Amino acid sequence: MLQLTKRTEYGLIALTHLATRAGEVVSVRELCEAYPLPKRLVAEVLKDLCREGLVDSTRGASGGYALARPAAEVSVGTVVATLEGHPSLTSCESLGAYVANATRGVCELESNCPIKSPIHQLRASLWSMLEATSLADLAQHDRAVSTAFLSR
Amino acid sequence: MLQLTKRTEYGLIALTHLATRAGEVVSVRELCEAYPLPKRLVAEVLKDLCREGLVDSTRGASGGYALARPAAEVSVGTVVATLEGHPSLTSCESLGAYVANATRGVCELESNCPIKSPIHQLRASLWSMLEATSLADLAQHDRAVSTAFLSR
DNA sequence: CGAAAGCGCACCATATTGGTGCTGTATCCG
DNA sequence: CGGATACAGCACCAATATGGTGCGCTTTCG
Repeated sequence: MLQLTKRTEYGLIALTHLATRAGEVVSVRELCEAYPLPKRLVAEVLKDLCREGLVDSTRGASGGYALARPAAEVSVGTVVATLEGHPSLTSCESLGAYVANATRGVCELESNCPIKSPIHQLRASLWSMLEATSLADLAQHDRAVSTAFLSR
Repeated sequence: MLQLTKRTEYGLIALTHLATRAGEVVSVRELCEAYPLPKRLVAEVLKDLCREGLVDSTRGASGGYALARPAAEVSVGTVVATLEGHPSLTSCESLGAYVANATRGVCELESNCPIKSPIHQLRASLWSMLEATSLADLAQHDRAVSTAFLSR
């Protein structure tokens, strides 16, 4: 499906919340009191984000997480890529682009795939939209976001 | 995952092929000889597209499918929506936008969901990209597609 | 008539997703 | 010191989505 996973959704919500408290250490408990999210899963996601260096963790009582970088420097695309890999719309995209010339795993349709090129364009556009939106944008959610892409 | 399903992928390939043979009736067999696709599944997808009025079917020997409308008038968005529903990135999006005020099924985060608005923007942008790309665009796959969206 | 091709409906194996259990370790505070 | 709080790691599970198949029926061409 053309949809973000819950993990990604929770991750974005958590990171956005962290963005509103830059510098502070926020516990998973606080996050789950602010929004009705499954605590354990959110913790799991934060752990992943920590491993990937997007957040810093502090252990022990009064511990928690904090953004590792300024909110404006973390794009939604980075978060998505971290939590569910690069968006690649079609399978030949992912195989073609990332496995490249490996004997196994190359898109069987290869050069005669009739939709490869335009779909690639769409994917690139989607990706650049995600890249162009930062956590800071999400944080001030009344602001118009990526309006450039809406102007047609 | 932020990815189209195989069904959608096959559907786009099939429709694009049909676009190159406007007016003619093309059998599933021909499609699967042109590209290495699982025949039965492609047939299943074409059936769905037929029910939704995107293609016309002709039964009997020398039967097959043909585009019901000019390729330029069928957007990728329409195909995606037909085969896997509207792209809605987040679950609160889909619940919020389509179930609206129903007692059950409303996004629990509702108004305090911190990422709703910007994600909605992204979704709208994605959607308009899909809408702006037609089967005719896919058919002539060397053409630049939706470059407007790449200009940032 | 018989082969080709679509129609309908059900069914299945696997992968992904969303979520939980449990144990361990670090840190704060009284 | 000792408990309470909170992250770390690992494994596991149920539900759902996905990709794909079986099979018999109907329609049409030659």
